[in-house]
Amino acid sequence: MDVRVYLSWEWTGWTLYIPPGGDGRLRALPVREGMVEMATQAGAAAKPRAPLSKERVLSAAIALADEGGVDALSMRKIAQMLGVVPMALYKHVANKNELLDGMIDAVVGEIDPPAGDTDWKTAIRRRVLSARRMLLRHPWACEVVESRIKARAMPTPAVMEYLDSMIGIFRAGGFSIDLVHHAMHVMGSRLLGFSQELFEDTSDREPDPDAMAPQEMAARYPHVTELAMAVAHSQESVVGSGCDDQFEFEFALDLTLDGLERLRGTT
Amino acid sequence: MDVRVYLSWEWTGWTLYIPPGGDGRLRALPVREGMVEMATQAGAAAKPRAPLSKERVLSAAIALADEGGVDALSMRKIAQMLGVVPMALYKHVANKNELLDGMIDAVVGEIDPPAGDTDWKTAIRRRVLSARRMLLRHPWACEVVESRIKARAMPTPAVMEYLDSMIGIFRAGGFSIDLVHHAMHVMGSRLLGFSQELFEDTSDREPDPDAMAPQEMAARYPHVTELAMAVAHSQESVVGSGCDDQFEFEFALDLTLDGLERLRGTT
DNA sequence: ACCTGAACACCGTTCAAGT
DNA sequence: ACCTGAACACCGTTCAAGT
Repeated sequence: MDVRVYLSWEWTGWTLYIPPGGDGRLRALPVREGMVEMATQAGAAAKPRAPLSKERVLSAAIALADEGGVDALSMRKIAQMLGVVPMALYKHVANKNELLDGMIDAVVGEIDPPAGDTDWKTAIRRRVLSARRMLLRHPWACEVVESRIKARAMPTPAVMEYLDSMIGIFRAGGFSIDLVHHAMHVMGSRLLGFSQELFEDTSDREPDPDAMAPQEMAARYPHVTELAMAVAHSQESVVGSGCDDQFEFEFALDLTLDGLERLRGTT
Repeated sequence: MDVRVYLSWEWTGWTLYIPPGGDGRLRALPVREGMVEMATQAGAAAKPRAPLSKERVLSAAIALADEGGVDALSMRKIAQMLGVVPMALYKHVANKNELLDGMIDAVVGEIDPPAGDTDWKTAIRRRVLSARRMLLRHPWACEVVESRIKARAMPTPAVMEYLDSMIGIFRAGGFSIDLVHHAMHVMGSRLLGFSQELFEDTSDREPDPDAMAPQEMAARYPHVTELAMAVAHSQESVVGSGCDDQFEFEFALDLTLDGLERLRGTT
């Protein structure tokens, strides 16, 4: 059998053909939706695939990163998740960096819009805490944003919009343009809810077989040990152990905002 | 020629042999220093190779990262730099993570020791500014430390020592253990000189062909534009453009230290 | 006992060929 | 015009074989 039927997509939206060395079945290639196999015998149903789009690619990527972190994210795995060949993704994102930028844009877009009817301090505080809630949903976002900044990439539109409205809140609150500039530097990535820890909580981890013995720990790092014991003790009444990240974040945020308020008064 | 001479390393420190299909030259394998080729004819000098060590591996890795960033760092490139096969590195570091930890340890060790004869605020301030100078020499250190924290790795000994002495300075300055705990969270990775920017200076970059037109920029992001113009203007008298990173870092550091000092007074 | 080449299981991306 | 398989140039690491 050597029949081939080509119909131009411009007229029909489909290309129909019978592959040369195949099983002789008629296949149809819709213009926008990838290949669909159609049975030539009557009654056999077509099994169409959801069309790929930038949104589908991004949400698959975000789901993958939410689950396994940014290390588990690869073009090949995203493609596999979508039941598609890796190269198909490159129709919708130019490369992996553009994919990362798209992911950042999507999650920064989840941050609540600014509340219009409060003072600057409350407005900033609420917004930053909303950003932090977003970041807890998407723990990978922190390092992705940082890596993109380090690569000296232009901030994505959603980040630009976020920063613009934050600057606007400071300005409306009576901050001089110079002080707003300093304020943005002081708040830094905390604006996006980053908590910038130097320690991670280790209490929920498997006991490390070659970890240091407690008495050696106390001898080498007496002040760290004192602090760790105090934190552990103060948390004994509360459920779990380790310190309250949310409290520490708000403590640092408020210390910063209070400092800025004081500066505004004297400038 | 089918002569092979094997001498046990336990007695001589060397293994001598003539490879079967080779040029017939006698070779010597020293126990600790890798293979050295020795000429059999008199007068020809041996050409020994500097023995590999953890220090040599680490300094090659640091040099590579200083030059091309952490993305340019790979086990294979380090090996190439040292004139060695990649697998030879695994004698001195168990894997890449241990290599990264070793690199962190080495550069954190470059931070000046604490000054003993000043008040807590000056001592912390000097030390943090020394950490920042280290970080400017090794810009990759920031992201490597962060990635290791995110991987929930135990801080390396040099980092532990650094944190311990910082806590000690606060304690000696009259801070309660609880307030020290909060202070460490407030200062976060700024303790290591991280500046935590959300913007990178873009003034020295090639003009992006598909960048936004200035008027569109001003329309979409009015507050960002106002701030950018103000910064550019205030810097016109000074050499170069963009803002003074060092000033902004110290501004944020001092605002934080002042806030902590005030809290110490009332707690 | 030490060292190392080849191999394995990945990765992002290019490119020519298929339809 | 769209899609895709094979290939390229990497990567960290395992492992059996060489000496």
